[in-house]
Amino acid sequence: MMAFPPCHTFMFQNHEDPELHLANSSCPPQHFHGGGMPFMMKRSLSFSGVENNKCHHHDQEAALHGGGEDDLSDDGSQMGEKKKRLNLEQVKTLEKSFEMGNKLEPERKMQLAKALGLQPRQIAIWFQNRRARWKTKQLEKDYDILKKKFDALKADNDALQAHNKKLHAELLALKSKDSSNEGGFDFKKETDQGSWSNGSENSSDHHHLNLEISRTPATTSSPPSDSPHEMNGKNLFPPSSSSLRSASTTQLLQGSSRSDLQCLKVDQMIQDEGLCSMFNGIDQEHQGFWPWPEQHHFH
DNA sequence: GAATGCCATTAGAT
DNA sequence: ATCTAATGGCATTC
Repeated sequence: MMAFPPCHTFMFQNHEDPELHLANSSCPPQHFHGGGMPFMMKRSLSFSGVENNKCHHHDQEAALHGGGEDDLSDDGSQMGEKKKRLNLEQVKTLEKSFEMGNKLEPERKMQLAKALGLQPRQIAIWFQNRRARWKTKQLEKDYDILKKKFDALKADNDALQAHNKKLHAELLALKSKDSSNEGGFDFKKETDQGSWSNGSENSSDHHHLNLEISRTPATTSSPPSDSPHEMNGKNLFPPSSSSLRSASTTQLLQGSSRSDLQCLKVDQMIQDEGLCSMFNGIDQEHQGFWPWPEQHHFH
């Protein structure tokens, strides 16, 4: 459990916080939530206090802990008009707490509320919004990574198709040549040269792309330049591109350089599912959305 | 049914 | 324009 800053009272929250005055220099401290109900949203509530009690399902506790406060400022105007941002210290503490666990237990909520001079409701809201922010950021990251992987895979696929086409043309040429010479067809020759079938032994010819490569597990994390995984110096199957199916998304996104993922069978993956379904599978694997386990702790 | 979470959205602050 | 505190609706859990 972390050490919380010295407690303020609800009634006098932040009055002694220099940063608050800095951040809210245009607003007198007594207007900073007034230590009572959070400001009222214009659109949703009146200030009668009647609606206040049920403005949201979370608000019972706000009514409990701060509900006794006046909703009107000194001059009787609606003091809830101004929305106050949390000061630096409050945010820091909340961030720290969030790192310890993104879900807010009632006890922690109360502690934070007391320590920071905020309503428990505000703490809950902050955590909720923080979780949403985290998720958005994470999704952006995931998207970027997946897009890169997809682009790489697509480039590989294009290269393979081009080469396949080329080999096909070669084969046809040989076929026609053979048939015109002998009237027959040498199947052995076809097998040896048209390596898109199952012939994986003729690896001595590095100019030919061995399409069996993905059925042959790579044993090193960084294939040498004469590896069958490469064509014209280009790595056909970068480590990250082959890990999409078997690895969880977290693994996929975090451990793209793991050598043990390199031996996954991309060709089978593509044949079996196609890229679309490959990415569709992510949702199921993304069930545990948060990177931290059950308690949702970062560390 | 109360508590809480997520989501979409609003609206004030910067 | 962006960030973020806050609302309201709906879903889930106990």
